[in-house]
Amino acid sequence: MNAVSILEVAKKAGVSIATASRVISKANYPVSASTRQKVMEAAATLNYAPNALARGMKTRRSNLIAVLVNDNTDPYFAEIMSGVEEVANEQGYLTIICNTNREPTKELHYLQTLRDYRADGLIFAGSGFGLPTYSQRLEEVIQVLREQGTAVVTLSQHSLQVPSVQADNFGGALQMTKRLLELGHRLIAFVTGPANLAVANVRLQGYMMALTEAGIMISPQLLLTGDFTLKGGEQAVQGLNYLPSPERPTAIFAGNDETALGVLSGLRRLGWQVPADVSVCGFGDIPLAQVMVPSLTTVHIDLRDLGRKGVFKLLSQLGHEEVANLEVMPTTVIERESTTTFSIAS
Amino acid sequence: MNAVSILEVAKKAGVSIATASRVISKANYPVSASTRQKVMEAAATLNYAPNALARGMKTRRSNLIAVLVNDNTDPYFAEIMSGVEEVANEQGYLTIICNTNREPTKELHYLQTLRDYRADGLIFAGSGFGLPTYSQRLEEVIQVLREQGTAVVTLSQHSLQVPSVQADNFGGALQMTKRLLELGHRLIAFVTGPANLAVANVRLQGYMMALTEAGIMISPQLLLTGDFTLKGGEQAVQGLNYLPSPERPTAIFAGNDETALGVLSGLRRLGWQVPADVSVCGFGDIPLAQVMVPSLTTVHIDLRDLGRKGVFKLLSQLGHEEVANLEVMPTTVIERESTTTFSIAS
DNA sequence: GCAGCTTTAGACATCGTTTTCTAAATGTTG
DNA sequence: CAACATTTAGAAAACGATGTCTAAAGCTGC
Repeated sequence: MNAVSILEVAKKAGVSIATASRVISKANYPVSASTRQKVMEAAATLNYAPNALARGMKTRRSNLIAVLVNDNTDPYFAEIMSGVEEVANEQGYLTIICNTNREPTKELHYLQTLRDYRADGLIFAGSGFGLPTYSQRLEEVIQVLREQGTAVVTLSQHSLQVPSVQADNFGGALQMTKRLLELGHRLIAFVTGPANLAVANVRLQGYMMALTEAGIMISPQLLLTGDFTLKGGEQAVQGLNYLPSPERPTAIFAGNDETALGVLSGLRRLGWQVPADVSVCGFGDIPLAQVMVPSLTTVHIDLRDLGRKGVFKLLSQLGHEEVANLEVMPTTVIERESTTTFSIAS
Repeated sequence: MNAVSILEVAKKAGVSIATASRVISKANYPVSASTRQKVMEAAATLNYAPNALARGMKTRRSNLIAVLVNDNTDPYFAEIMSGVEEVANEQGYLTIICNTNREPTKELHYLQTLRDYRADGLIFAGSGFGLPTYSQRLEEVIQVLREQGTAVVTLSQHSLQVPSVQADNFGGALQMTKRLLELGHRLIAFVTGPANLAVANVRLQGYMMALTEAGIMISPQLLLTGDFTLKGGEQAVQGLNYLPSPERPTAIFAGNDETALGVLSGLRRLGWQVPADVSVCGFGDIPLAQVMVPSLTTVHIDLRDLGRKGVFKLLSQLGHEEVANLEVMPTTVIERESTTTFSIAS
């Protein structure tokens, strides 16, 4: 039942535990080729597995990193996680998944546990909850963690003052909206996300900026409330039927892809054809976007790469390198079947 | 930079580290109310966080559990993972995610690392790769892990001889096929999964059993090869156009939901109407299934619950309880818009 | 008032590593 | 060949907890 320890390896090899440790841990310390060989063989025949807990205790490095997401089931986060896991694995780290479910208490509890485990790094994939009373508490805990030597990175707009790598949400929304304008659309609706979600608002900002730059008034009745879910998208468009025809949007820009899918399904129930009657686009470019019928025009974010970059930023911090406070990842507009030109004639 | 240890807490409280440990670890050992109070206060003012690595080393329990999946991005696994994370968190465990990407070497490497960390439990969410040379190697490693005290559970058909909780894939496929027969279909195609994937084959068995029970010959040209991906589903149906009309299937049963989505999109490109020209159904009931247009008839598996049950089974093993070798979770046919009756008249 | 319990606290060994410090063996130089 | 570097190996002290074993009090009861 009990695993073999380095002591037994040392005995079998006829050396001290010090030298055994030196060859096992690949320490930068000279060991003659012959003794090294003996230790390796002993370890192999005993099927030795070094105790990572003991090692971590001594080296003050757990080689554990955690990724905090709202919900690992959300393709957005799933994609990021897979990038995180990929490079964590390459670099010899284990990835711990923490679903916060948007519950401050669950998040705080996880942070406490991660502190107990002396996690080397934390990645906040989702944005904060925005509750001021809570975010102060969060701020404190993070402060303590960082003093303890834990590296922290956010992958989205966040109240935390820590290094961050973020997709260019503003720029993406700006570009997409400009493109819709180019296509001739003037009545462009936007489906928002949860009011307290920073990303959602930044995208909204980009949309509004494009309109103002083009000298177009932002019509409140074209600001549809969504919540970044499928259901939310479906419901958001239900009201459009009640608008008099000339006021109806000719394009709908959904704050994220899930919402866009909901919008598509909602419109179909309304009997509106996409893109014939109305163009639809999203934000995120989840894998499904390109296989939908019609396939979805959207803003592409390389989420896996975002996850990867996040881990690299963590590792840089752990290596005591100087690290840029904010790194922006470009986003690109991908045009598919769900959008088309609009001209008054049509 | 260095975290405070229990020694400093003990000093501050004016007690020995033994008593400090006893109140911190909530050990079952009498400590007077007044000293307990002193220790709690000292811990609070010092903002003490017990070192889980040190604790784990002593107690021989890491409170880490790992879930091994092919790809956390796959909604099937994502759902299971979320169930795992949920109860792991409730029960005071941290969840480590391991994407194997169907690479034996990556899986083996993870198992080695998990052994190093003295993980308390492992959950195999996906099925094995079926390579005999590899599965023997796997068998050995698992054997060692279990002897070491690590609990192991599989959530699918697997070559490993360990406790398992599984969805009733056979029964689900059987029921679904029977239902299609009830609806009047006689030419029912089945889109397979990867040949070496056990679940895929079990579902195929269920389909074939239903047909043989009904006295219907299984036509090889209605066995379409897929690979459990969207693209695979799209491609699988391309050949159907070349079949003479009377031999064309009136229903297509896809081995999983992703494939079904691919099938839907493939059929649309072919110009076939669903369900008017052909009924389509899947297996799994991923969240998307009900918002598709048409919404997808499928076999529902409560994957989150599968994950939850998996963890409970792990914990039972860790508590040295007797554990059933195989626990089967029922599946249910959910009828939505993508299937309808068929009669020769139509 | 004393033998014998029960309750509570402390000293110390221990878990399995890494790492510093010391020392032996070997190699180099004049 | 003496004197001194350079390699290589070992002894022992951490790291931060838990848990056993021992002992000091505080209570019984006779």
